[in-house]
Amino acid sequence: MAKELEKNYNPSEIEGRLYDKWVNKKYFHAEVDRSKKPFTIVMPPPNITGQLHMGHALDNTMQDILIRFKRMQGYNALWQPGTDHAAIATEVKLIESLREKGIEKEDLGREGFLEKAWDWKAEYGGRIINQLKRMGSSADWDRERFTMDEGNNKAVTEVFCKLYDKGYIYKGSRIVNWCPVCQTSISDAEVIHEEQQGFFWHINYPVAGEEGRFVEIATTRPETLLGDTAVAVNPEDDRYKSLIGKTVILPLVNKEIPVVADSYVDMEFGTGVVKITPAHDPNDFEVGKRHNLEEINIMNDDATINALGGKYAGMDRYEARKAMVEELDKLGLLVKVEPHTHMVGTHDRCKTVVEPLIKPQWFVKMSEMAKPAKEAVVNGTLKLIPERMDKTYYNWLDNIRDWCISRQLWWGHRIPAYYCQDCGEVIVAKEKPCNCPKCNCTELKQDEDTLDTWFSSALWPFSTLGWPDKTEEMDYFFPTDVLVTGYDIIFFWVIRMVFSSIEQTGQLPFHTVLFHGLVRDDQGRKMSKSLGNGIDPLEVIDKYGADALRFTLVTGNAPGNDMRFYWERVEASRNFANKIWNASRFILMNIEKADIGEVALSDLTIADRWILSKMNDLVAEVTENMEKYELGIAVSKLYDFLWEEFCDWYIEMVKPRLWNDEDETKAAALWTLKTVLTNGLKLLHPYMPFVTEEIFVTLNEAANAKSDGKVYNGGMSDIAESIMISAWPVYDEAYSFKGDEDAVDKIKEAVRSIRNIRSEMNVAPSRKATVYVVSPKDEIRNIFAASKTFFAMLGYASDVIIQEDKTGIADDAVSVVIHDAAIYMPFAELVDVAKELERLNKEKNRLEGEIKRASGMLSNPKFVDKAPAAKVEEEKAKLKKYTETLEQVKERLSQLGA
RNA sequence: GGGAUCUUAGCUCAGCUGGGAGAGCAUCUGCCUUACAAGCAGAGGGUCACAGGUUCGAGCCCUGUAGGUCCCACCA
Repeated sequence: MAKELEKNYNPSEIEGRLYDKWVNKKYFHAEVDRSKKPFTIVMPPPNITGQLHMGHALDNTMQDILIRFKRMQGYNALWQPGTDHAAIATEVKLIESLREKGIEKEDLGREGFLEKAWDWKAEYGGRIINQLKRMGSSADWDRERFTMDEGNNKAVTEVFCKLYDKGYIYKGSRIVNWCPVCQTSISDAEVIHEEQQGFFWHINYPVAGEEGRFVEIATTRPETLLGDTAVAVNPEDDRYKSLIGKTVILPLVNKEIPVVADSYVDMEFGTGVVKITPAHDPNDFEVGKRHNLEEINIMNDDATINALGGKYAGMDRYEARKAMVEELDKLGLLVKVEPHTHMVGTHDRCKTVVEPLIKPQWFVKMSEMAKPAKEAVVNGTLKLIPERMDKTYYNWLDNIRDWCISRQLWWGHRIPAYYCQDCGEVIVAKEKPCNCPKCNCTELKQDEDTLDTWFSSALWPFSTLGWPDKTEEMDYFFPTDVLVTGYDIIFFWVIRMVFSSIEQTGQLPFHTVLFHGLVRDDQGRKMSKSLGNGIDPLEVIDKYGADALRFTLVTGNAPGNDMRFYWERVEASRNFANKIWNASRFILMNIEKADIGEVALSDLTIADRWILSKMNDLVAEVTENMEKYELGIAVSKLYDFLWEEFCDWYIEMVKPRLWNDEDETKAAALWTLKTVLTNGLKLLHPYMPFVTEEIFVTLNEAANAKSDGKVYNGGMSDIAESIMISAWPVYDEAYSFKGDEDAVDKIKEAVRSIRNIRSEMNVAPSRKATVYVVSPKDEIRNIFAASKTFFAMLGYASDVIIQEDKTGIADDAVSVVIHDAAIYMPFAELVDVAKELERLNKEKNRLEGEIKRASGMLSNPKFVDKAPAAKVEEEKAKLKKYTETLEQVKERLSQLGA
């Protein structure tokens, strides 16, 4: 005896139980199995400090859909999960939390701090994983990895050493983006350019030896004046040609600096004279190199002015700015101050304005590795979805600069470089050497810096599979298949994985990247902590269930587009789950009460063949859409089919057969219900894993005892202990019944017309009447006569009479004309001839319009010549149908005396 | 400055390679019909931003215009 389903679907009771079952049964686990084809997705590792947000929810839902789909298709599906140490994010958070306890990072020392970091990881690292599990994610948790676990450390060191040996990693003193708050260098990708309101300060620099002569410069950062080592003009600029080669007096510092000529200077902008501060501006740095200018760093790491700043030493950069501007004003050198909006680089983590500084840092040379990475997309071996991402990808690679990978942080992979304390030799090696190969000294110190967190993430698709060791997993599951991620990390992560994988393994890390957009709030704003507008996915799950959340996130949205989150949409998704639940309840209740036994194709009715045929097409379409990663399109087709065709039409049609034990087609109806439901559940399972599993198991328990267990496609058994390991349905030509589809369409058309008219005429549902179907054509009458379907749809019909002509039907009966048939309902006292005429005339006008359109097209020789033959035929058929229907309408009009 | 993208029903969005405008929500009208009121049946509502062009045919392709969003970029 199968258990009964509750009246409403209650996800909270079910989800945990089913998830535990799946985990215990090891359904998520994949082992190398050369008899099966692998399908692999590597999960973008969430930060250990992170909490599940809508972005994760969307990302993981899409991956889970794909992995469940492929698993059911018979692939050996591996979804490789793990977490990211998130160097800077974790370190900053940890520092904050320590500070609350009055502890500074330095108090603990490197070892002590790292200990705390690992404690932190132990405490929070599991949290996000547990949250992902609540989404229903079927990742192989047995294979969970961490970017700083032993294997990943090995991969990182391996790659660093190889790139160093090849000359692709080098250390250099260059101008880098420095975050004064986080106290570390950051990469270009981590700098966000924000428009800010600032000022343009115009300052006069006196020309040396020419009393009363000045050059006017304009700057947005007057405090950097302390580090000026030249002023520059454009060599073509007639205004300033006479200055070139002279010197000017740097105000406040009273130092002579040269006037140099450099084409970098834009004559049109500002005053046409630029102060050059090589140590604090990337452009000036380049100019400085060209003219051999001194680089004077005037700032400390926290962006206060250093000892070189004289009386400004110790001031914060903005304090100094203010003080210096005041001083210049006093000296009469401040010409004017203009408001000026400009772009300012800020750190993406803390929003602090980045200070360009010259620092010795480690870089990855990008010019060579960028080439094959670009080529992969150009030649189509790497496919980006949506395609428009290609341009973004090219643009980044075409303009790529060397990647600054060293960070002045403790939490991360320490750079495997060692410095000889004696001779200064740099040794890069996997293991700390015992002595210096140059001077044999044993005093070797490891570089203090750690690596950019993305350096290890870049290796994730292969490091998680055991690389650099030659593992079975690497050989079998790699390259992975598809990467699912947000477009916001294409530069940080996607591109770096691509070039790293090509360089290290000689293969692409995946063949497809499926991008999704951002989940925004209901006003289209980014969800953020500071706005407090974030919606917690766990709250949504608690209220409506994981299936509803998943469904909401992938419905009605095109790849790569942002979407807005509405509670109403979740509710609609929950309603859909409930709809499926209740349809299943209905079917189960009926299966409980009867035997299905053996059902042959010949036992099926028109309605059965119709829904099976529709189902069959749906299988093909949904599968194709999913293969093309069109998840939203696939699921909306499923939704429409299950709700409208299956629930609203088929189930309603079939009810009288189920309620009548004498009906010889009852078993066929039950078999069809079970079959369509089972296949529908399977198609829906990747999207709504929980509700489909619960029903599937219950249904199988019931149906097992009641039927032969055959399902339509290829006789494959649908009796399985879990839907997630059952077989994905396949299209089967034997279940294509186009003729029956047409027949049912005819019935639906008639039913809709009758309902429409009754509603229009305000006929109370309780009011029964005889319905006459009149058609001169045998096959049409047969369609209506042969199936009780038609009856079923008309609970309010006291009788249905099908006949060849109008005999015995009152002239003034309410009527509706459909192609090839007319339907009459005698409602003597309700009939309003004027209204009836109005309706018929409206219909006549509509048909005449259609005929005009179709005949217009067909009489155009260019259309007939150039349009595809099928299209022309289609129009001809329509024209015929409309013309015939119009005749019927006209006839009816004349009956009414019009 | 370069690039991408959007503009479709009151709202939020679909609309795949060009072949008679769709969904959800909202609104209006009836229904507690023995799976579901988290439901059923019906209805209203759109010059597909604007202007040209290509085509037998354009929401879809091309050009331009207007407005919005986003990304990239070293104009001090």
